[in-house]
Amino acid sequence: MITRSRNASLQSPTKASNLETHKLFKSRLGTPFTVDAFRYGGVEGCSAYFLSHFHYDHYGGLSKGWSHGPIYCTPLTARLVKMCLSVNPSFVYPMEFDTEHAIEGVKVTMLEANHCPGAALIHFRFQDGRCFLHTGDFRACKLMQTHPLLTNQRVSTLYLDTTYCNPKYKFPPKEDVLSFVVKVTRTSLKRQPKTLIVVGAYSIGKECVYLSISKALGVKIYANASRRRILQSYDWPELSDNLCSNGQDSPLHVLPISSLRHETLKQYLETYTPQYTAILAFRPTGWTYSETTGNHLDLIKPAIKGNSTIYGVPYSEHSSFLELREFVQFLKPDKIIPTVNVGNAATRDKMQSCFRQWLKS
DNA sequence: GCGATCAGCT
DNA sequence: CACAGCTGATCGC
Repeated sequence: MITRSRNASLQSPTKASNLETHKLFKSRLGTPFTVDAFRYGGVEGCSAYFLSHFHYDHYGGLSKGWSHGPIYCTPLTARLVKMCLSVNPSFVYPMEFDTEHAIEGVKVTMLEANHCPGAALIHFRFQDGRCFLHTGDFRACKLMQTHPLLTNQRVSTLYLDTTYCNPKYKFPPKEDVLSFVVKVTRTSLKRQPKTLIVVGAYSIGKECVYLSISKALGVKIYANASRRRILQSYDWPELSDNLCSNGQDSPLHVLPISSLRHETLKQYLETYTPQYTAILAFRPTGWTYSETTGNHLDLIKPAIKGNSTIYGVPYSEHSSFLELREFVQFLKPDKIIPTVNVGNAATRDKMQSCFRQWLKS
């Protein structure tokens, strides 16, 4: 099995041969599968391409002219692939969650990854009985430990999202961060009722941050047309029923995370004068970690410049170090292949010794 | 002229 | 750092 690496150097043509360092798995039928490996054009001999979720660093290389082979993904990811990338629908094969599909003699199942909408863990059971689990990107949680496919049979190889595989990465449960965001919003509005609330987001992911504020305040969510088109494709009524298409109609706006800078926000605020006179923005990311704030949300200090306030909040859609450890100790795989932070040999070694420590019996 | 990709950046 | 992109330049049709 080939798995994509997030190492930027892999994108460089001069280092494309790094592809060879990845494991190429052949089933009994001699058919290699790949996961999130679209940026190499077609992979020689590959007959099934899997896509774990719809983020650029995973689907990169997929575009209108794709004809290298069938793409298997969840129904939501399939809609986005067709809608946003104009991939020929005849190449796209949606697979419902928790439903086993036989693909060239291999039984494949998509499991909820607790990452962005449509994201899947991909479980492969080969004809010789061996199981592989590819996590794509995921945030490990207790519910995963109850899934029949993960409790009843051993996993021989785990392809693991190791984004935060370092003890320094700590962050609270998502729910705690959502409560904090709602609390800060309420306090700000009490002090300054004419505050425009902004949540930063990439294309997909972090929806619960603005949905929580929307519910708590009873206000709609404003997003521009291109984002609304994507959000409306989710089949998530709670979300789509609360969108609005005019910025004046709600004090809650979703903006690209790249626009969460004081200068940009103040400009944005000016387009809503005199309706709003201050702006409060949340930047949700797992990188908002620190020894002190890791478990103490109330210690988070916003960046304030005049009437613009920006809170970095540790809302993560990847596993923390401790969540990763718990998942691996639960699964007890024979072998672990990290898929993130693999560009550096020292980091790779560190992760492997970490895994050995975790699985020491 | 346009979509796709790349280097550089955050 | 790099979450998951974005911007502007360049390439290929």
